[in-house]
Amino acid sequence: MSGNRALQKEKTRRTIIDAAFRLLSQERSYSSLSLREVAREAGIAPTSFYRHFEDMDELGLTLVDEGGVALRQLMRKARQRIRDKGLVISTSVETFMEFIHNSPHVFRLLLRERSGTSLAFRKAVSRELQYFVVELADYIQHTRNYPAGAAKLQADAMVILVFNAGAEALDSSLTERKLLTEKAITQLRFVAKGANEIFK
Amino acid sequence: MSGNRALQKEKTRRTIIDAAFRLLSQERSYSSLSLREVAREAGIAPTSFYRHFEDMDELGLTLVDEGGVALRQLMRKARQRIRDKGLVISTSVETFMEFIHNSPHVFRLLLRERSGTSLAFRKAVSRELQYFVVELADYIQHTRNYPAGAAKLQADAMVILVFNAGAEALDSSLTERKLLTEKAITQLRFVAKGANEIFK
DNA sequence: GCCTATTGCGTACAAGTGTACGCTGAGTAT
DNA sequence: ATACTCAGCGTACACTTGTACGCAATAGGC
Repeated sequence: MSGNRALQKEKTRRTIIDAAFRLLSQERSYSSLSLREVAREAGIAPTSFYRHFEDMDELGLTLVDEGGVALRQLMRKARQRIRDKGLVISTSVETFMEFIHNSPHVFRLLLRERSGTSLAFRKAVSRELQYFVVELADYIQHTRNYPAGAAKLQADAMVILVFNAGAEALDSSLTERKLLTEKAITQLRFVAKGANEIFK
Repeated sequence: MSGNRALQKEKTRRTIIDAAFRLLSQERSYSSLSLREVAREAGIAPTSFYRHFEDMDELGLTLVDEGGVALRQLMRKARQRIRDKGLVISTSVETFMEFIHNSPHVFRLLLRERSGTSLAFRKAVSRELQYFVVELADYIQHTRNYPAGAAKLQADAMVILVFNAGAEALDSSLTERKLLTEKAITQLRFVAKGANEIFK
């Protein structure tokens, strides 16, 4: 069969990635994971790990990338919903909150590595966030006719506020999350309105 | 002499705390520090550590507390400056950026532990940030006659934005920091203006 | 059908970890 | 002067860690 070998390899690779994600939680950060621990959880020998990743760092970057993919999918979903029923701000925030609820470990990884010890990780996360900022800035610039700089500033503030609300929502119950969503929406309205006043 | 003994103990305690701060950096987070490492840096035997702290956790919380004290001093300084020359927003942001420049390790500790693995740490940092939010909300509420809720929301957004700008400033040069300061100031103005429009 | 490449395993080792335990010497109270 | 307290040390132990190395089995190319 064509690449039965490669196919099995890919499968094991996934097993490792999934194991790592499974180990991430409120009380376990990526940097606190050991290679042996991941191998154990994945059900392979420690030394087999090296057949798939050079390093724990390489695995980590892969996880961040996967997180990025999930985020971009989210973005697409949000655009879709906005097209369907308008309400840019509240739809965006709600979609984001949904994502955090569904994949808390992915979000937590991004959140932590954004201020982590590895420059490569920080850059990777920052790059993912920039996708949001740029896309949002574009949207603002074209629908509202803003100067590019002001649109970027506004988009940047919005992404930070939403991301932060997400961080708080991680630890909280459903009703608290609802409140945090409202809070973020209002704060984004402040920003939108204020930018509008100043750059009109 | 009265408490020569206790005095020496306090001195060693400080040595440990300082050693821990010294070990924190871009590439070393608190959770990656080992007890033995801190002891080594402090120039004491590993087991002597226990004469002063139960745990690395206990030391960590002490560091966070010290960070909090530094932050509150900063807040006082900012109030002072505002009394002297007005310009609430820009003065606040600039004072904050100064702090980050002068004690990057303190700020980095707070930044990281805010999303860290220990609930106690997260709560400790969050509590420190709340001081800012409450104080700022109070100020807004009384000088602008806002409803309490709106003032809190606004203050919250502002603190997040400034804190975030600080995080970005950690990695960057002096000229970049200047730009980030400008950015944060503009973003705070968005929030202030927007809140004003909406809650007028 | 044979040869080679490659995935996965087990063993092994040096290094680092947290912490229990008992000793010493000096400060302190009596 | 004597007895007590306690900060600091050294030793010791049981673990965990990353990774080097060689072997077994199996897939794929010839």
